Amino acid sequence: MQNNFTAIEAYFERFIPLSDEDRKAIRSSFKEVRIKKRQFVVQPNFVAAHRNYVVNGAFRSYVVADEGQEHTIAFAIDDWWITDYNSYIFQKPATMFVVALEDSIVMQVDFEKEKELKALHHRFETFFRTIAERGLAFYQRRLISNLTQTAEERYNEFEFKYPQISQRVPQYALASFLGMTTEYLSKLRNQRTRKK
Amino acid sequence: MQNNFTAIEAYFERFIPLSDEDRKAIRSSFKEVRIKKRQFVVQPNFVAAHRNYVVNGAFRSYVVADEGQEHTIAFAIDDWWITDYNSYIFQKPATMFVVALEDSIVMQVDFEKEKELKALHHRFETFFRTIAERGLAFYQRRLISNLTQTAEERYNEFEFKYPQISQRVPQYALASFLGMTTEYLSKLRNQRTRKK
DNA sequence: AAAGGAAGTTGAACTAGTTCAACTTTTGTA
DNA sequence: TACAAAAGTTGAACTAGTTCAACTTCCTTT
Repeated sequence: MQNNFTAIEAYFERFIPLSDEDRKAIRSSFKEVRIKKRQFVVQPNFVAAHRNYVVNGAFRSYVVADEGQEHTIAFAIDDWWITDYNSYIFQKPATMFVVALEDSIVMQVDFEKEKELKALHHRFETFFRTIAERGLAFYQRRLISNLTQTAEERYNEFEFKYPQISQRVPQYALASFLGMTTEYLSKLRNQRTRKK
Repeated sequence: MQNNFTAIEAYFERFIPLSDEDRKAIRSSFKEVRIKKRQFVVQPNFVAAHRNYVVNGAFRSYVVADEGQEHTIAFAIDDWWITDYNSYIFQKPATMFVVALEDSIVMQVDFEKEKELKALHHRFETFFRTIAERGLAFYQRRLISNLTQTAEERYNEFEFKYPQISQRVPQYALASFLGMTTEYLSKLRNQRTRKK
């Protein structure tokens, strides 16, 4: 309702000013959807239909490797975006699952509506350019920490940077996000609490 | 000269149409620069001044970890872009080196000129949005292969996808791009040639 | 054309992180 | 409120990939 559009409009306003007309365009492009825990918003082999802004709740995206292990690619909690970008941007079948970890409220825009927004006004193009650039920088940093750090360092960094997320997501999801097994993360955690 | 602007204009035209006026804007925003082998275009602690389009030649970007090991983040050969995006986009000090692996010709745009281009015309904003989105999708795929594959699988995939690059870059750079030691890559290579 | 350094190779010893298996705790649902 | 399933823990055996060291080959520079 009103409230949830306020949240996404505030998000847009971090990067671009919004006229009344712009707000109207946003309200007609995005729709509010309630997603139950364990419900999927993206599934492999289907084109990712939406870009999802999480008003509140929590999601994770993951891929399933040949031998069946899950690898978490991203988390998204309040005020973050999530989708399978490779699928959404190119409108090709997804390779990821995106699932709700809690009952959540998201604002969804689909590819066509987004395209219309971008075409409608230079400012909207600027907005999507900005979030894409920030996403790119984010993934580049993430790759660096995967290449340069040990499992323990990655865990410590994550705890330090995202304490809210660390509390809120299941441990198996966090382990696979950090590129280690659940068993190993469990050992790291318990080593550490003992040291204190 | 003429030729090198033709290359970058052709690149723009993959994504947006260009008017004569647009071409003029590109010509006044980008400058052609010759970079000698081993010369740096980005260095840690300095803000990455440019986004570089490689007309011909080869570059790599890398970070140096605490213990001094180098980790290659990206390669760029003919018709690719390279910079430290986190530094360039946010105009913050770089953490990466970007160095020429061969004598190269690049077209450089700086942050302010790029900003003017984006402001000048909706189409330019669309262009930069498009390449940022593609970069994002690219890094997301790269992260997936780092999380899900073994060293050997990453090597095989790289050889298959980028045979030109594999031939052209030194082995220590490739090894660190793929997240393994030079020694291990050497062993993988020689195991394989023996099998044939 | 020679020399010195950088890049690549090989093998042996090692280790960070995995796998497997058995167990305990927590969570969801009837 | 109870019980089955999912999540997390712990230890022991293992392995993919690293480290170290000694050697060879290939480039640069003079």
